[in-house]
Amino acid sequence: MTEMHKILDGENETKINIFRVAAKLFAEKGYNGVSMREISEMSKVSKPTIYYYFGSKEGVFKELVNFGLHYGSAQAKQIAALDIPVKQRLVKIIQSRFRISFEHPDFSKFFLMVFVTSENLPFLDEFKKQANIHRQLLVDLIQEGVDSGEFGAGANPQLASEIIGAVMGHFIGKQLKIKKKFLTSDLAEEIVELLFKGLNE
Amino acid sequence: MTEMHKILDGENETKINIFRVAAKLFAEKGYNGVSMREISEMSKVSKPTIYYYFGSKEGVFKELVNFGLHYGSAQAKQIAALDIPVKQRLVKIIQSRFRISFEHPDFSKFFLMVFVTSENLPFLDEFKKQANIHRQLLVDLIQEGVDSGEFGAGANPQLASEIIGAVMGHFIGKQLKIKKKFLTSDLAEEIVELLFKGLNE
DNA sequence: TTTCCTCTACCTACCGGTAAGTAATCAGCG
DNA sequence: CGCTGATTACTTACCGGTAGGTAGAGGAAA
Repeated sequence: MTEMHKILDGENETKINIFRVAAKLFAEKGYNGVSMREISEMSKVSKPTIYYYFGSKEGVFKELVNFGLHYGSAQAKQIAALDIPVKQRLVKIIQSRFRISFEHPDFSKFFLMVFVTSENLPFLDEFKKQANIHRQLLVDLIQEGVDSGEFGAGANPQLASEIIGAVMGHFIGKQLKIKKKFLTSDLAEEIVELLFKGLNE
Repeated sequence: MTEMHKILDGENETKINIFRVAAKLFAEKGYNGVSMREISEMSKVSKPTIYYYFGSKEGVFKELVNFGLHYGSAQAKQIAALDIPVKQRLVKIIQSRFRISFEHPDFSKFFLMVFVTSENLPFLDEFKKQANIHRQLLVDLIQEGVDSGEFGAGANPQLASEIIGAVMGHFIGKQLKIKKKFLTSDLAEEIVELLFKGLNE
């Protein structure tokens, strides 16, 4: 049983299957690009079965979002609390994200899509709030590095965290588009290294 | 007459209006989230008028993409050819992008959406090819900086250009979501400065 | 017998796209 | 100059098809 199944445990097998299929389809074609008929055909159940479990198309989508919110934030929080240099924690957080995107490409792709198009969907306010809380985690982490003297005093935590977030998102997005694996632990280190040292060195 | 109108010159006023409305709607809701009825109502023409000018929904979208490709690449190429330090050219390219996104938010939003969306539309292969050519411009620029000794020899041009591209996209996307202007020329400098010096300083 | 799950059959609203027609402009000819 | 036939720039009315969603029946398990 995968880690993901643990979270989804207690749920009906049919429901989990619909869940996975929907994640994949939404990730590929966006919310409006996917029809309930499509989901039902690919999960080999009838349309009303999906309505029985999720209530509506929006319901399927929201449940997927909540799952991702729950699944993704736990690990980052854990790493942020470790007693190692901030820089190493940053590397670990990025590595963790890279790993998740490799182990669950469909869900990751879905979630990245939600991130990127969140303004388009009118029912994602709760998601936006959660995403901001999660972003703040990075800001606090870098602030900690500045306060402790690990980073230069001139570093702007707000700006730096946005840059790290953007870069992380970019590489995960790139990985999810191609087949060949390039998102290694080493790359995570290289990225952090480059952001620390800058292009000058 | 704006710069944009110059490019669209020779085109009928009605067509330009449909063009603008479509850009805004597509940017807000994605390709599949917008209907031809919606475009026609907002541009105050009948639906067949849109078909008269663009042939199909896909036609509207593609023409928008081609316009953006043409409009966006010209300035970057010009800047890349200037006889000033690479770092300054990078700043200028980012500033130029910031300015475009400020002057034409609807078109920029549309274009960013096309770049970033995972609503992966089956008719955008040509666009992807063009986008890659454009990406290469940044790689070459940084390579030039490494060759001339302006950047450290250890800098990885491929990685660095991806990071710069990702960060640029992130900030433009952020600006387009909020009303208050924060995408200044100074911020462009600050970003490049941070990427050069790194968090260490 | 009730509860849970899943189905077939169907709804209304809207989709992208088109057929057919028309008002206005314009070029060329007598 | 006035007439004519073509062209441009649109319109109304409609098409077949598909969207999200539902009513209600059937079957299995308890």
